[in-house]
Amino acid sequence: MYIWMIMDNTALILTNVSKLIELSPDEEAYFISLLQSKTIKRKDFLLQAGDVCRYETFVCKGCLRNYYIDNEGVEHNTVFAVESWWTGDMYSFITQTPSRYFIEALEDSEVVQIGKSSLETLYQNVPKFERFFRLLLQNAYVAQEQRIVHNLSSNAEERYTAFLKRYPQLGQRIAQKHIASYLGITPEFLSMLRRKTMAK
Amino acid sequence: MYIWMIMDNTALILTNVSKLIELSPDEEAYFISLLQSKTIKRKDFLLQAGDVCRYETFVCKGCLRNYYIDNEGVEHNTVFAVESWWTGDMYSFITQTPSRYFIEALEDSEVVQIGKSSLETLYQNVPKFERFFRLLLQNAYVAQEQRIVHNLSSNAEERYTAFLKRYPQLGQRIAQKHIASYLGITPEFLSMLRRKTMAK
DNA sequence: TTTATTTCTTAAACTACTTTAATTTTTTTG
DNA sequence: CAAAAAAATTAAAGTAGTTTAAGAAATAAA
Repeated sequence: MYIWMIMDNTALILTNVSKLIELSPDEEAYFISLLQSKTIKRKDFLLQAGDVCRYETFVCKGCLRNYYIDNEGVEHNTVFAVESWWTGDMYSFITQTPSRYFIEALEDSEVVQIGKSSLETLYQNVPKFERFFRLLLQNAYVAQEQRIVHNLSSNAEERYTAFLKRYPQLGQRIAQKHIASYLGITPEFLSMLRRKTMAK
Repeated sequence: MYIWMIMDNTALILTNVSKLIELSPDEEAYFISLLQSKTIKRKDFLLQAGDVCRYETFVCKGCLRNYYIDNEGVEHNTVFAVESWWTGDMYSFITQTPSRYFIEALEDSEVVQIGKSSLETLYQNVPKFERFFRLLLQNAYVAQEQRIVHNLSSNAEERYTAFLKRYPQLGQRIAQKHIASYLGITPEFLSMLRRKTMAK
């Protein structure tokens, strides 16, 4: 049973990687050998502000949120991650400096992780992975850019609709207060928007 | 005279590059040989939506803005670039797909550019430049992340103050309507904020 | 240097969103 | 399964930011 779960998770990450680069069976095996599995219970943290982000993390099962706490002590969700998404604090990971973010499991979750030094080794032995992680960074960059752009030109209702359209899975799965925080509005206002759009 | 201008601009870009990677005189010369100089008059475009971004561009003199036009036909400034800053549409450049952005000179400007294929050649001959451009991407990513985070937790006045603090040069140099667009507010409201903060 | 054009300012009326607070519903825990 | 805790809803009053419109100031063009 335990073995089966591990198999599942590695199959999942290999499928994900193979969307961007092609690997031989040997390379796959080598990559897998560098990964560490981890389970995180709901409300536990994968990362806390002040800690250095030591892993890039692939979510096999569950759901997590990245957030930071502003000067007034208010939490702001920056991004969510569910099955087959990567998470972490890329800047903290790359520079190995303390993060300003928290990553909290919203559900009991299973992840696989690759540490900084394992990744460096991987780059040297299978240079294709340089490309893979550069592509991850590029994709993250473009997603951020689109978010900034969309935030500049849309009101809360449009942003909520776009969120549901882009992440249909998340609408049902994540507490509304977390979605509101991600959208930059209050839960009360989101509730009102929902009632309004339901009526239509 | 012409020669002198070229010398100036290449010295500027080499200083910039050497902040992130160290180059031998030979490597410097080779890098310079791949660059193309260009002058752009005020109100002219370095890039237009629909075009593929064929160059990474380093600004030697002048000032440019990146913007996009939303569905209602409204322009939104996404970023500015002045002396020693890089500009372009990174995603369009990397994927060689059409851009959704315009890059317009706000002043008569001088830039140096490196084309996609020259950059690939450069990567092969001087791999250090892979690192350089990865760092550029990372820095751009982090800047975007901070902007998203800041936008979530600050009102217009705080965003304006932070903008002036972070880019003191730009406050005087760029039309207020462009700063307002970057901040996501109307020029009228920015004008009101300025009067309010001047009074203090 | 004058004219034309663009940008900035001001102010009043308006709208999107927040705040506060009370109530209901859902989820979690013992 | 009951009690406790957390999340969602509703509504009223308040505030941050927009819209519209007109005049003043600055900049560009002739």
